[in-house]
Amino acid sequence: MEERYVPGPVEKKWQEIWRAKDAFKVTEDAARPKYYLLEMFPYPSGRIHMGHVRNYSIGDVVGRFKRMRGYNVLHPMGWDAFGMPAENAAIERQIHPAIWTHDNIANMRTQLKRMGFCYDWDREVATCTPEYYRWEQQIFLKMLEKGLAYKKRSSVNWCPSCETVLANEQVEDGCCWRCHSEVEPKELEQWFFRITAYAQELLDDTFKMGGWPEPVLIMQRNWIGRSVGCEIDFQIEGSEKKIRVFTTRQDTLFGATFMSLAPEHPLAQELATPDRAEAVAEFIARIRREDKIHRTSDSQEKEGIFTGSYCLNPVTGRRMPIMLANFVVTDYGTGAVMAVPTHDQRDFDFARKYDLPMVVVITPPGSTLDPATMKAAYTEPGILVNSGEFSGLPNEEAKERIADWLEQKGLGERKVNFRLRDWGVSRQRYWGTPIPVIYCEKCGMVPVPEKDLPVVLPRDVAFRAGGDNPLAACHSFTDTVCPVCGAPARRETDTFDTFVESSWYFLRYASPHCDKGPFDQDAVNYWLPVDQYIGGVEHAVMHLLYARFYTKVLRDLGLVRIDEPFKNLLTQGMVCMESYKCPEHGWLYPEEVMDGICRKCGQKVVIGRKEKMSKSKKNVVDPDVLIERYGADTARLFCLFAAPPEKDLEWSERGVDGASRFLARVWRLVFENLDLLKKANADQNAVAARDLRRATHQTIKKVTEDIENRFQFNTAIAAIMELVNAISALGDKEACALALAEALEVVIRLLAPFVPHIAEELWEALGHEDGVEASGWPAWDKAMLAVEEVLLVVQVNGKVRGKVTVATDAPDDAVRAAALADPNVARFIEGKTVKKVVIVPKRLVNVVVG
RNA sequence: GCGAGAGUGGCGGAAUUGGCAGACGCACUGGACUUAGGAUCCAGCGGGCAACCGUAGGGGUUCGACUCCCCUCUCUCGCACCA
Repeated sequence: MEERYVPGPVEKKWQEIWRAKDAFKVTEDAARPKYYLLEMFPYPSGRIHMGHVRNYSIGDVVGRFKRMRGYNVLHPMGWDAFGMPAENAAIERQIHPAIWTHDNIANMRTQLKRMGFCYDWDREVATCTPEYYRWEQQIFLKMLEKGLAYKKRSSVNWCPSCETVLANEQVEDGCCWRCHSEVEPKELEQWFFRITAYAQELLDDTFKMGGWPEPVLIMQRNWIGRSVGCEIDFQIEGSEKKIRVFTTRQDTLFGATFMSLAPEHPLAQELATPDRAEAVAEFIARIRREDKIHRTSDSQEKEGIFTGSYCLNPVTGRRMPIMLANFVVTDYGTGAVMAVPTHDQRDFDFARKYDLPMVVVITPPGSTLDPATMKAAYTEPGILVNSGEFSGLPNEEAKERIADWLEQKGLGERKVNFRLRDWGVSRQRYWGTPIPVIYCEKCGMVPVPEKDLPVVLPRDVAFRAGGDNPLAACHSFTDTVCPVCGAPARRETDTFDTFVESSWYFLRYASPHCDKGPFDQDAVNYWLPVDQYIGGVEHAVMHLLYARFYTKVLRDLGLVRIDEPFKNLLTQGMVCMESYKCPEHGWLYPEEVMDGICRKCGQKVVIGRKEKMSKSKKNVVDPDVLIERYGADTARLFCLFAAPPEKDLEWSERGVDGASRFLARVWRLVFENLDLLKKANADQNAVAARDLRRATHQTIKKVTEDIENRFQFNTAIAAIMELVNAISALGDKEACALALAEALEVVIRLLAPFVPHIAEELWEALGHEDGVEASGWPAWDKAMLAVEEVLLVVQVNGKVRGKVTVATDAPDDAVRAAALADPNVARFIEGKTVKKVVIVPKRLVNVVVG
């Protein structure tokens, strides 16, 4: 084994030892500081991909590092096991989703174990098991009781291909986030979670979450979208009815010259005068049909129709034509907008198109505006004009004054609106958590009593392509009795959005086998919050917002004591790779391309930009192949070294070779010097030994700080490589064998979190019995860092002209004299006056001459 | 359109507080060893003969700028008629 580094047997050996020792099993221990480390759990698609390898390698460094530093580290793994692909597999391949899922889990578990990650596998959780989802059902019942879960009929995002509802967060460019079919509107009775009740707190807390990346917090804030303004009533002419609008620009009220309603507004049809009724009905029908897909695309032309009716501006008395407009959305604010074309670009475009009146009510300071010549709405701050008693006020001040005035007169009131909508959680799918309610003809909707949980997903259902939810056709499931009156009743057949499972799994890991509730209080109180969460930035809004919401709900239910689930968040970048496309053969695997030419037809291939690995573009690397060829340690090292964690990682076969070569080099370095190391007892060459020891301790410091403070694994590894280079470069190794032994042991210990298998093997080869992890994290000796002399850069007018070595504690005068005495420096200052000499201690001297 | 981030050798990336730009690795070049090399070792490696010039481009602050400020360009991501 010694001659050559062969990773396979080494890795197998240590994985077996870890398994036999239960090396990563943890329990609560009040005596030690706890550290809860979590990586986002995978969907069991069948095979792990490079994104997983990267995500979990990053996590594993942190986990092993913290363990070596003495923390009690909870590092669990599990499966986000409900979801569509399982059901599709059932339809396409006649495999039951449960079997498909469990097979995939078994396969992926083996793959993860082959990577040597330090998980406590005893805590493994799969969300598709009744042991897991029964508690999800229980939490739901509590939410229902509190009014945090409710049912309402609403227009939902319907994916015709997946035949299910999508949350707003799951619609991308008007298309399904999974299958990319165009999403359609559909009216359905749906379950919702009242996340809006927590909008303010979810927003406020983003300002306290210092351990999260700012871009993620900003995305969440934008998604929550708080805006402050007023609701104002507009009297409809010739009617008792009023139209209520929401505006953030009440300062422009005097400039409101028409009204825009969403086509779905309840009064839309009613307001149409008889002569226009038909045209209005047609317009409403047409816009409704288009709905979200087209209406929200940026190219969409503003379009509207006059209803024939008018309302009155409450402050000016002006008759305002009431229009229906395609750009007004129904589910934000009141679905009605007061239009101020001079100070809102949408209203401006609309008014120009339909020749509607414009009045300027805000002017730029020291200037005027003319509606006839304006090219665009003026939306900057300015001074109010044509605004009665408010004319002359700066508009920000006018916002407050007009709001006060409206409230006094009873014409309107201040109002805060959020862009965030309630979370639609109903899915018309089989492979998900059944929603535990029952419908009775007499009693209506009845929650399943807690004692009857779990509502188990039935096994025997029929899957067919294009069919409805198979659950709905499964009578053994749907047919039940009412828990209240005992009459025949029907079960809810909707299941939960899979994001519900991932909204609380991090709590379940604290006590994964707890059968008294979703989790054991003491365990949760000990482990939570998660100290470090690691995952892809694609979850910046959906999962991370839902999990925050759930935590707050559970807190208010008295089940947890924390306000926020994840103290620190690291969002790692994608793994990407070039893609190749042949004009004739489409996407090609890299091996099908030679020198930019398609091997099949000899045509030139188009080399795609580096993008996320995907099967469809054939730019994928199978982790199994990587492990087989190079070993898990090399795979880990490559992922950690090639880029900092939050950046995209570009796949490079050469880079993997480099990582592999480095490990082989360390291996050789240890075995070549084994005899020397074992008998080392004194250093003859004090200077060389001292230099090596300094480098060793500097490296410990650098690597520790890079991991602990910055998560900069790439530079930490680079520092270890430098130390290895320094060791290799040693002339007479025998003359400083003690220092060499120290340096090599440090290299191995510093490498342990990154490449644990080879580190253990080398540590053992050096004669240690307890394992490298048990040796703890090395500490650096401050005294070893001290230097007697420093090399100073000497600049003349900011340009490097020389270098001088001075004593570390040399006074400024001596430094200055030494700098000026340098022959090359002297040449550049000859014949000039030295105006100033800037001395930066231990770094440089800058001589300013004129 | 709005919001955020980024732009450094042939490539991935360093430069932590404004202080030697290019650490570390890859690729490449030359050499050694060798039956052989996709192994290993040694040397070189931003541009330029040089003075010098170089961190997307232009200005500024400073003794000194990849780093701070202003403008412009390009790219990536998020939101996208939210009134």
